[in-house]
Amino acid sequence: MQIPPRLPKPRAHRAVKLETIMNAEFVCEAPSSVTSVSSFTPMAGPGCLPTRCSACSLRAVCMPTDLSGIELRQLDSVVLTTRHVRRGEALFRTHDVFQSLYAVRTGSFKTIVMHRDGREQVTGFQIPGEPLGLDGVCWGTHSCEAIALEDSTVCIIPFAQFESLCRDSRRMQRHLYYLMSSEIVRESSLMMMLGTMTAEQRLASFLLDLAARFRARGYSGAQFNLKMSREEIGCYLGLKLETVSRMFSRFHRDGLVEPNGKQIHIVDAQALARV
Amino acid sequence: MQIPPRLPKPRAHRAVKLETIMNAEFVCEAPSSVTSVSSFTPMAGPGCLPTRCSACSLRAVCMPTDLSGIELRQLDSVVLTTRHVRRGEALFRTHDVFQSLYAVRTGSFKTIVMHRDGREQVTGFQIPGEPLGLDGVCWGTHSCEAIALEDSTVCIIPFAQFESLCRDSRRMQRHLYYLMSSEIVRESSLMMMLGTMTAEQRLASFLLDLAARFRARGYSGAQFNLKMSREEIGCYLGLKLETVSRMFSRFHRDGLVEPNGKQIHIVDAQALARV
DNA sequence: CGCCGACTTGAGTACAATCAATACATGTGG
DNA sequence: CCACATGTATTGATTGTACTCAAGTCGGCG
Repeated sequence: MQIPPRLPKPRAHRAVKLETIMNAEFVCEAPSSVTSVSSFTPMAGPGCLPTRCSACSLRAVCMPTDLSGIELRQLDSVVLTTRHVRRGEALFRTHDVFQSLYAVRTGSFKTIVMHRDGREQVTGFQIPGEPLGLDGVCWGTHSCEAIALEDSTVCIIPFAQFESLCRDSRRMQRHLYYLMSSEIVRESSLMMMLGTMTAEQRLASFLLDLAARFRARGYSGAQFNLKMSREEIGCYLGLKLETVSRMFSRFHRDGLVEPNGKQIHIVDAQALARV
Repeated sequence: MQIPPRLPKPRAHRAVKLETIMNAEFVCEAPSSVTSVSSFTPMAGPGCLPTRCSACSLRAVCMPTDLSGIELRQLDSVVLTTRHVRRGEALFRTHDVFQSLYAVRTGSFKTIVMHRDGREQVTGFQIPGEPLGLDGVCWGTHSCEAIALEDSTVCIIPFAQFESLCRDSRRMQRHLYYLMSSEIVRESSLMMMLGTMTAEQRLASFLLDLAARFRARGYSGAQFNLKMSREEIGCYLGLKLETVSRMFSRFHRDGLVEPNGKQIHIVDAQALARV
């Protein structure tokens, strides 16, 4: 196992972990040998978070691409605010009243469902541009909770207003259908994974899925760092953390992946897909 | 193991298996000791299938309860046709063009997602009043296939027309959101099951879920017959059919359930929930 | 009656879980 | 700056659950 390259410590107002250095806020300072892709900011500079969708570089990821000027202005008038969520804190919890949908702007989240006896299942990891909160529409309260994996920002989309926007705009309407249906399809393929795959196959398809999502955002799918722990990956894949770790070691031994802790380099994606 | 009571054989145009006799089409002929609940018909007599939602006794299950007269008439003008699907046949297949949503009217279905290598995962079983096809909204083609577990009927809800109805009616709109979100929540809890539960717990929660759904339709949740095979249950629960069978035997031995093949009698629901 | 498919049951096996020890990274306080 | 504490990750040894393979039963049907 190689030691990840040491980075110059940026001047910051509080203690900065290596993990934080890897964040996109500092990506311009990072040496070119390390491509940080698991955190993003839609605009160039740190702290610069426009609340207008019309000016957001992530719009193509989370909204329809063919919106008219009118629709964009309407959208701007609905999505007025963002919210910061610190690492480990909840954006919403189970049984919280559902009021808004959210779109991840920077950072990342996990969503978990809890059983009364304490067992928990991670149902997804969300990266920038991905929606959160669609589960709440059903009962008016959330049926899962969303926890930030790192200091993160979300756009708040008040559902009542978004709903009436959708009544005016067929494209927005379609998009909301699309988002919900995508979530249904995503969960189906997860069920397939949990129901039919071996530990090795689960981890492989997890890594390939993440890689594809990063690539879709214009980042390398071959190199990224995970914001979630082995245990969280395990909870997602229906495995124990030791098993996840063993599978990483196996992939390393077989030359498919170079894992340096949370820093992942996919060496042979084809072979990973064949597992 | 008791033998299920023999029923008088109804005159029918083709060979009728015991299973078919248990169907609701003949429920009026069945002795009162057997309550058949896993098949339904919304109206009293066989063959009598009104195409109008306004006259359908299942409306309360699959549509909002507070529709106005106007909305009901609009709904009637959209949901004009039903379709019969024979046991084992597909209502739609993966990659079929998505045109309609469906609501199960009589009989039952399973939905499955297939992996290229042949592995398949059952993602759900649908009984009367339950929707089918919500997965298709996302890509315009279906991402799973729906197979009839017995001779069945569905109401066809052409999506384009339903969509425009939803634009006129806020209640219908909300209901479509509700249906999609419910599916998301349902799948989340399935993921929890697949990810964290033992074989015994999975079968227990499967039986209790079915029971609850039957009860919600006004039927006994304690006694019903399964239309799916042990293998199909296994595909749903992420288990092999032998394991499903063993768990049924264990429940029988422990006095929780009396399984007579496909005929299920839940003896101790509390204990089943504690498993 | 005999065949066939669905189901049950048993014996042996394999994969992932558990238990346990150690290594490593991160953050704290001396 | 280093020693130490804490949480995270890796690795090994052992166990247990569910899978595989196989035999046998049951019920339906030609």
